[in-house]
Amino acid sequence: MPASPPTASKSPCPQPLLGQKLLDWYDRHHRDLPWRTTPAAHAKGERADPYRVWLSEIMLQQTTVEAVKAYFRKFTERWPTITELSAADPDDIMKAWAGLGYYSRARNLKKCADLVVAAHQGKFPESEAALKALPGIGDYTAAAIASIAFDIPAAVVDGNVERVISRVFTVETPLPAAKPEIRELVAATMPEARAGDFAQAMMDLGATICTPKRPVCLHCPLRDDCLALRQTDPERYPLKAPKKERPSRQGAAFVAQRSDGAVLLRKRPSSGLLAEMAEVPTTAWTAKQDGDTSTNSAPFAAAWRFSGQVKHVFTHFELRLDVYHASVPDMVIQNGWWTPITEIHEEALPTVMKKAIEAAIPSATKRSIKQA
DNA sequence: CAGGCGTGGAG
DNA sequence: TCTCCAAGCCT
Repeated sequence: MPASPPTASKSPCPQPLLGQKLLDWYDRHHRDLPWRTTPAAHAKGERADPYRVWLSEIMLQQTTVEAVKAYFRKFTERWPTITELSAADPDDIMKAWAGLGYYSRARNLKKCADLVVAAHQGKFPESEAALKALPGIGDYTAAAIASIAFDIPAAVVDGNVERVISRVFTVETPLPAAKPEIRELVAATMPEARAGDFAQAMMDLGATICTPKRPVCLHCPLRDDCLALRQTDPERYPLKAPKKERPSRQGAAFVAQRSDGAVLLRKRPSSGLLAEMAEVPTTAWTAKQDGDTSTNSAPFAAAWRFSGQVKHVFTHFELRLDVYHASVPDMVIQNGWWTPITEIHEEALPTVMKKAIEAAIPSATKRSIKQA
């Protein structure tokens, strides 16, 4: 009699059994999230609203579930359908997105909504390829919408899936080079039915059990199949290419305040960092270049007084801003506008700018103080 | 295809 | 304080 099946060899043909185990786990342990419909509802033939799936997936790109929840509620209450979103003022969309980061997502959101309304009669196209052709929708998001909204079998690969798969199959190739290999393994693991539930099950498993640090392998539905666990060190996976160090930049920000308290703002250029967002005047710092930290580059001469220093970390560099404040007379400003201090929180201000204003005018950006 | 592109929370 | 990172996309 031949010996039992080969042990820890890396199977070139993963068992679809894994997929079923994962679905069984998902039926009992899925997270309830505002943009989701339940497995039970799917079993009755109900699907999630593609608009809500799309909106949530865009917001969730490189962003935590907790951070997204409030924004998702705000957007769906204000713009319940893609038609209404398409009809919105782009500046209102930027204001509503302010604080969530990666602002090209918000600009593409509007472009995508316009395209779906104009070219697709307000309905999202029901294929991966057609979805991927839309602005802001890449490999991951196209597969996610296709599977979750339309139940199309698509290999959904995000950071969670990369982690789960690389552990279960001990993928030794470092990311991002391992992506194609991981995609193949996902495709081979996918069950034939319940594409959307499977995708969300993989992501839930990665988010709650197969976490980056201290995974809870004892509760994992795949613990008997996981090669990394068998090797005793799941945290070793996924292997990643070494990261580069983050450079440091500096500049100055100028908070000008009129006698009635209004603050001078202007709009950033339409491309590059924080494109089309609002800002207080600053020196010309960029991701690659420092700006002046003195008052030499102030927007106009005034009694600028140093308010303090603000530190902010972007993905690819960190910024230290010297913040100056001045009380100034009424004046007309080109390329800018005055915003009452009580309405400052409604502007499309990125977090770094809120920090700068806060340094110059304590409590200015705190919504709760405004009626005082 | 490597680099540009935000933010806030966890450890 | 510092490091890592969370459901990536675009050029």
